[in-house]
Amino acid sequence: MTRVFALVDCNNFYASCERLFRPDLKGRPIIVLSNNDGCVVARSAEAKSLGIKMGVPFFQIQQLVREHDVQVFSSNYALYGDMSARVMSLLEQMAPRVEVYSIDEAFLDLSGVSACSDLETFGHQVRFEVQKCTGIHVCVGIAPTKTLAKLANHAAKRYPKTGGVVDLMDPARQRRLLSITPVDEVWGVGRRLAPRLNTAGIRTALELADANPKSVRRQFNVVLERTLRELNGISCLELDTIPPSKKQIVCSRSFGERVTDYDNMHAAICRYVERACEKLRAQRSTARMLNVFIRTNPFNSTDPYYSNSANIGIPEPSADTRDFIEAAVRGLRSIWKPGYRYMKAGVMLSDFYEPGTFQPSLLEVNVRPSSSTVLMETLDRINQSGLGQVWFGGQSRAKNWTMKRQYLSPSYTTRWSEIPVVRLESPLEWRCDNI
DNA sequence: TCTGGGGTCCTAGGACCC
DNA sequence: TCTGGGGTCCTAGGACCC
Repeated sequence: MTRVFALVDCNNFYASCERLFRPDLKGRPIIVLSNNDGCVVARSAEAKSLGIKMGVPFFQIQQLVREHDVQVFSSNYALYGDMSARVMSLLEQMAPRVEVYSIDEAFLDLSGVSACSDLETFGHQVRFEVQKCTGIHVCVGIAPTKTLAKLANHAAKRYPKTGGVVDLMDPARQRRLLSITPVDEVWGVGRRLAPRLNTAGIRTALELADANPKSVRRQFNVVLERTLRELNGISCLELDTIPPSKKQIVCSRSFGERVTDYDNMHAAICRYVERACEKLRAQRSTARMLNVFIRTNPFNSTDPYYSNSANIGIPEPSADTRDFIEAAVRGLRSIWKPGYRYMKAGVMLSDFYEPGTFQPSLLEVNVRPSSSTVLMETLDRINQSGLGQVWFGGQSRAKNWTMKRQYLSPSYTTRWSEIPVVRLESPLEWRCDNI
């Protein structure tokens, strides 16, 4: 049976989410910044055409922003996450199998679905439905492999006359598109591989597709060999409909202001441990290893650089925040050096076990009281209820380490107090305002 | 002055085992 | 003087993705 994959990708997702509730920003350039308002992570079409590049530090484009009255937003993940869930649930209604690949894109498996026999029409239906129900514009790429579906989606975005849908099931059409696609635009070819491929005389996606798979594996790696086969229409990457549980969980942040005293660092680390343990419990895992790291600014050549990390084992797999706070503090004390201006810190949990699968040694007594599970469940329930927050003492030692989010928009869809209000000014005229 | 956060997969090499 | 062959597990580092 021929495989059919569709890649549905939201256009300028974060910028579009911000504009959804601000119709007054229609046609104006919008950018969204990373945590701490550090880099540009999303741009509206208008901002792209001003030449604002993805990932550029915000401070480097201040003048451009002023000159063109670019609208700036801090990342509002509550908003983007909620809009994403709405888009994904629509896709799940339209296709039998869906892999949510990232916050703004999903692969659909359309193999053998008769309602999808006219694939291009189906693509347009998806676009129409998502736009009607959420206001978000998507593009659809359809092909016999995921890698080709990615390329089809790029083409749908790049060439307006496609109407936002490209059906790349036809091999001749595949080769035409591959021949005009630089190899570095292929999914799986990053900034390290691209120059090496160019040196080897492979400049276009078609040249990669036509290369010898064996020698590509020998000269590069097995991952690139798979990419090559995918470009030839041989599906090597399956659809993952159930997100696999994480094998490690990281929580780390850069600080809004440099951290120089121990109490602030201690508070930040405790907060990160709490977040990481919440994620751990959400996927019903337990962990046995914690890594804590601290680092100064590597870009700054005048301040002395220091970076260190510590691994601390937990005797028995646990999901109890208290165990990890204790371990993290022990680790932090062992690597903390006063006199530095710290920029970033974080914790990582690893070595996961499903509850009940860990084999303790013969002489070890199970010391974990069942009250631990109950306590953690209660904690999570309170914190998710929206009625208030409970946290551990460690993070209230100091408060001077939070993120910078100067341009944050309201949580329009997830907070009652920030819900947008529509005011009718006259029967035929309406305006959408935030409070 | 100001440069994000969170993941995955693969490979090579060392330690160790019989 | 002469010093094998085959395996596993772990870690660090490199590559990629959004």
